[in-house]
Amino acid sequence: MLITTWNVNSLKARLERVTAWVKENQPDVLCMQETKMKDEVFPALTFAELGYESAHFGQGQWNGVAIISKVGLTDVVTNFAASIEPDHEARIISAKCGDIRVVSVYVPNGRSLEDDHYKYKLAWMKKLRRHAAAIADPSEMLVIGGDFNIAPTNDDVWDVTKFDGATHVSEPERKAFAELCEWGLVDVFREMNPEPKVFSWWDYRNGSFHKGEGMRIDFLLATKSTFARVEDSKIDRNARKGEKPSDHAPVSMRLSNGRAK
DNA sequence: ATGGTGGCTGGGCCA
Repeated sequence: MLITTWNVNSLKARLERVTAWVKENQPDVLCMQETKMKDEVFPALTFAELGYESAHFGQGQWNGVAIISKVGLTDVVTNFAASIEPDHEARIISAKCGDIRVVSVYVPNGRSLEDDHYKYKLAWMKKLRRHAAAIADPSEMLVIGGDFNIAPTNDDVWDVTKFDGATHVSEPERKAFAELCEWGLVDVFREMNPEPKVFSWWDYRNGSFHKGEGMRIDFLLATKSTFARVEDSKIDRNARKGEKPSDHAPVSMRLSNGRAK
């Protein structure tokens, strides 16, 4: 079973690249972020023709998250769980795909340490932990895939000195990320791949991709019972090459077939 | 170079 998360940076602009990648890689579940479209124009039929059910939570020109699945898609929750104050933006959607609960998240960017958006980001991370607790127990099968806009360690940034006083690497953000993980989640790619300076995002500007100037800010966070089934985890940097790429690469994990339950 | 690129749009914001 292959599960992937990918910030597509506009599904309208990226539809050809996304469908080509899906055909080639055949993920069982794909979490998408930044679809940047309303629900009415989400290309559910295009994915259905490829064998996928889909669920989308969009708002229009910004944000927007989706899950597509070949292994079933039920129990869809748009926004945070009902017990949590809802977000005013379309940044989180959850569903049950096969025997795994899947969450697709687009964590707020934060903009700058002084910006209200940064406070919003930190509060959002706390709500995400509550959301996880609301929909699953840490002993259950759960994966949160998405663009977290946080680089957990300096190994996840090409040059941390370039980020002095910037978002994505600040201590409060890293603490919020660590606290989410402490609920009972592991950063699957990092657990499987200890080497530093492997990235999932590169700025479009300055030839950053060519120069290897990126960050690892997209994650699949899995509960221990889910991680126990992980065979490998990869970032497909080839998807960042060529015509009209997203600025993010897909992050995947392959699971062994589930135990009888 | 206080810039750059790309996607929303239809001027300027957001990332």
